[in-house]
Amino acid sequence: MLNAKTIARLSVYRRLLTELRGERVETVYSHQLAALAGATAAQVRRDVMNVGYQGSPTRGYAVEGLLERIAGVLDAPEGQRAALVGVGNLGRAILTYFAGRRPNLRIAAAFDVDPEKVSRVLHGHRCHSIAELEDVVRSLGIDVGIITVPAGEAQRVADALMQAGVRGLLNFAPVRLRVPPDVHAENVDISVLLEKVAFFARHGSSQKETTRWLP
Amino acid sequence: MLNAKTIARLSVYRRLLTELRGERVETVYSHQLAALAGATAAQVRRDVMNVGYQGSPTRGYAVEGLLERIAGVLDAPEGQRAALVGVGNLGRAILTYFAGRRPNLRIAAAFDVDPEKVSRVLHGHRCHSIAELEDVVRSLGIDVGIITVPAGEAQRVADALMQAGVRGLLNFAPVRLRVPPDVHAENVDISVLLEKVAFFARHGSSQKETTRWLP
DNA sequence: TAGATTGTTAATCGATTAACAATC
DNA sequence: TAGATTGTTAATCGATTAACAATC
Repeated sequence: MLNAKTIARLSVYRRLLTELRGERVETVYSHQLAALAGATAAQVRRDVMNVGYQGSPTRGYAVEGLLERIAGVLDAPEGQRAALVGVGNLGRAILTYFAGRRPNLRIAAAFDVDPEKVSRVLHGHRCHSIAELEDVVRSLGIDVGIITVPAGEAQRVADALMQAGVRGLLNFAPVRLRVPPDVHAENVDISVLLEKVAFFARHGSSQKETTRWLP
Repeated sequence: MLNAKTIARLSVYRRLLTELRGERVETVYSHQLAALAGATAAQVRRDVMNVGYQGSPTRGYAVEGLLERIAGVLDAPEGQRAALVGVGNLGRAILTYFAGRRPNLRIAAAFDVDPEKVSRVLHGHRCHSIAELEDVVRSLGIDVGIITVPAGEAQRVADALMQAGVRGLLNFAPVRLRVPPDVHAENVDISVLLEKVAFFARHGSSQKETTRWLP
């Protein structure tokens, strides 16, 4: 079953397999991939099964074939576009990070309220005014939104994005977004994460927490 | 039991309770806090029980009292210090975000390899050279590290931090850190998160994923 | 008192882990 | 063949959910 954890692992496998391909590695065993991804061999086997790929008991999995199969699951055939709202420090960091990285899923538009930023070109994309959000998002067929605005603006931005047809939100503002059941909201709260790390730094980490890559 | 999920929820409760206190709200019911935090009432009740606080069947929980109790669990009495390594776009964003926010857990030092940045003051803190890392981290008693360096450097930076006594790592580099069992590593992989959101934007999100605030 | 909420236990659910026959 | 790995089912584990007596 392709639940959120499985999808996250597939994304990690893809990056690892791409590296292996770069090193001219042609096949990989479940336990090798598991060690690299911080998963278990059984998880890798089940994940591979879930994407409908098959390995060989003697050779394991073909790197190229598995890569293609994972891409077939993760990627939209016609490509997918994201919008980033809030070109502050974090917004710029994310724009830079994704610049020219994955042609199949790219940040196609950036928005900000600051008149200083609007109409300037940032990391290869013009920064639009929030007022243009619905028009631009609709005309580019964007269905993913990245929210890097202050907490007080996040729900309004989310509403505007959903109004324009966005069905997936990656939210870095420390608020709980209210979204309808057909919209996926992924919340990343950096201060919560830091407090968690600080707590376990003091109290000792369970073996489990330290040996896993994915939550 | 105070596992990672519970700690994350406590951190969210604390922010919400602080807001409520600012609005002069004195008591709160489990279902109210649950709705704000995106948890269930039963989770809130169990979490409160786990931090050793008690409510009243008629008045619910006292905001001030519960806040104090949560702080008693999350905060180190003598305060706690973090180091940030890698003052790129993301590093600067995080420095700005935490500047003067929580005196009990603050970023006390920043490090970078770039001679341009070293010795300059960034967001109130001098940026040190990586060469000084062990000395500075030890002398300031830092036990939390935030890693915002490129993937290729992350393990080396993690090793240096652990060597200097750090026991908790918040890692934004897309690599799996190898850490001993007594070190807590929390990994945030922004491209994995974006691919996850993009996938569910196309395939429809399960009710579960959309109604929960914490993973 | 009546009624909603708390504290806490039992039932459910889902994911992880273990196990093993089938396979190359 | 011998042996390690795959595909897949059963057992385990842990967390969430449901339930309800105790409480104010």
